[in-house]
Order: sequence, then structure tokens, then C-alpha cells
Amino acid sequence: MKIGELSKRTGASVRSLRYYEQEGLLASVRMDNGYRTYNWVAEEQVRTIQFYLSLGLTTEQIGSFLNCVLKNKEAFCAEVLPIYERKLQEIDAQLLQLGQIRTNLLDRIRSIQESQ
Amino acid sequence: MKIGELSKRTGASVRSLRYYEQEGLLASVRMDNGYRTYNWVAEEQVRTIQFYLSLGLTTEQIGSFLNCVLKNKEAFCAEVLPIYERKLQEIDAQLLQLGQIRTNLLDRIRSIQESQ
DNA sequence: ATAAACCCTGCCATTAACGTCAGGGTCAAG
DNA sequence: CTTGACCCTGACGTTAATGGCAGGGTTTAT
Repeated sequence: MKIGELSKRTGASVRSLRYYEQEGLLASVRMDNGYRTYNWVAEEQVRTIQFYLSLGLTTEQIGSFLNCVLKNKEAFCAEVLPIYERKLQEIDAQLLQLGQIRTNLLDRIRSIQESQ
Repeated sequence: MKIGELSKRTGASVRSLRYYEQEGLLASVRMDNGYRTYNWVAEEQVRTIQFYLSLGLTTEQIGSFLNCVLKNKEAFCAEVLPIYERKLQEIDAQLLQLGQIRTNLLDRIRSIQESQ
């Protein structure tokens, strides 16, 4: 399958698929005319990439364990757990900060509304 | 006072102070040699800017009501409340998304740990 | 044989609040 | 009169995953 079809099947833009290749996440075989070709495995691979991106991981992080998790269970790939844990800490820090901002905002909104 | 002193007093970098001026948030008077001069009011003004930035507002949003809130109570400035409410919605959307990611991450972490 | 629909490789743009030079004046103290 | 500590104006860099365009080849169908 060519890149346009892979794009339609996965929802990833053609531009994104080329970017994943450039970042070493997705391989393609070139036809004589230079067109990229993909097999059915690529489709699942793209969905896997999309999932990890949706967790907020960077392409670099994904690249560090993608080959492993495509062939094994996640638990087998030692890279994965520490990345997950780092990400969790980041998320918790962001949640904390957003929560504080939210509290501040609510206070301000309430005090404006009360004074009307 | 010159920009260096204002920077020390407020903790904002010299670069930031110039940026606030460029964005119309902070005025200065120029000396004969071109140096910026500030009065004591500027110090409080910078702290006000810093506070609004800490709420995650953009310099553009801040600029839309800063002059008003420097001279009146927030409640008097009609621009403020809708901006606060929009920001609150953004925050809530982010909190929701981060919460979902966090749940996913925790699931993955747990399933890895259980299989060890 | 031609138009529509693909594909390719660059490369610039995006976001927001700065950081960080370069290249050059100004000023105070010794 | 020189050194060090200031100040100035540009202007490019930063972050990350794309969007979008230019300029050009390929394929498919009519």
C-alpha cells in the first residue's frame, strides 16, 4: 500500500507518516519510482505510534522502545517503565499546577461576581 | 530607577521587561542617553503582570485589561470576567485530558509491574 | 495524450515568552 | 584614560509535531 492509503486507514496525515519515518519510527520500502510502500504491519505500527503519542510521549521516547514493544509485550522492554514513570511525574506536576491556577481563578471569579 | 534595578526588585529579567514594553504592558520614560527610567509604580505594575502571567493568561489578554485593573478593582473592568471564564474552561479541558492520560499510564504501569 | 490524482524532496511557518548573542554606546571609579 | 558594569537595538534560537507550499515526476483513466 502507498502512503495515501496508509494515511486514510490510520487517520495520520501523509505529512505525519513521513515525519515518523524521518524520526525512525516507521520504515518503508521504496518502489522503483521512489514511492513509499507499506505492508499491513505498518498499519498497526502507526496505530501503536499514535497511542504512545496520545500518552504525551515524544517521538524520541517512542523510538527508544518501539522496536521492542512491536515484537514483545511491553513488560519485556526495560525502557518502557522508567519512561512511563517519568511521564507520570510530569503529569502529576502539571495537574498540581493547573489545580492551583484553577483555585486562583475560581477565587477571582467568585469575588468579582459577589461584588456585582 | 533603571531597568537593571527594576529587574532585581521584581525578579523579571531585563529581557522580559523589554518584552512587556514591546507588548504594551509596561511604559518607560527615556533619559537623554536612551536609557529607560521607571518610577515606583512600575514595580507594582510588573508584579501585577507577573501574577496574571502565572494564571496562564497571554500578554495580549493581560494588555486588554491591565490599564483598567491598575486603576480600579477587577470587578469594575468588564474585560476581566469573560477572560477568566474562558481560561477556566481551558484549564478544565486540560485537567480532563491529563486525568485520562494519567489513568492510562497508571494502568500500563500496573500491568507491567504485575507481570514481573 | 491529457487531466486528475497521486507521489517525491526540500524548506519555511506555527506558538509564546522569553534566552542569548553581536555590535555598539554610556558612565563611574580608580 | 581605561576597565568594568551598565544600557541600547536588532535578530536569531528555543520546542515538537505537524501544516502547507513550491517545483517537479508518476500513474491512471478517459
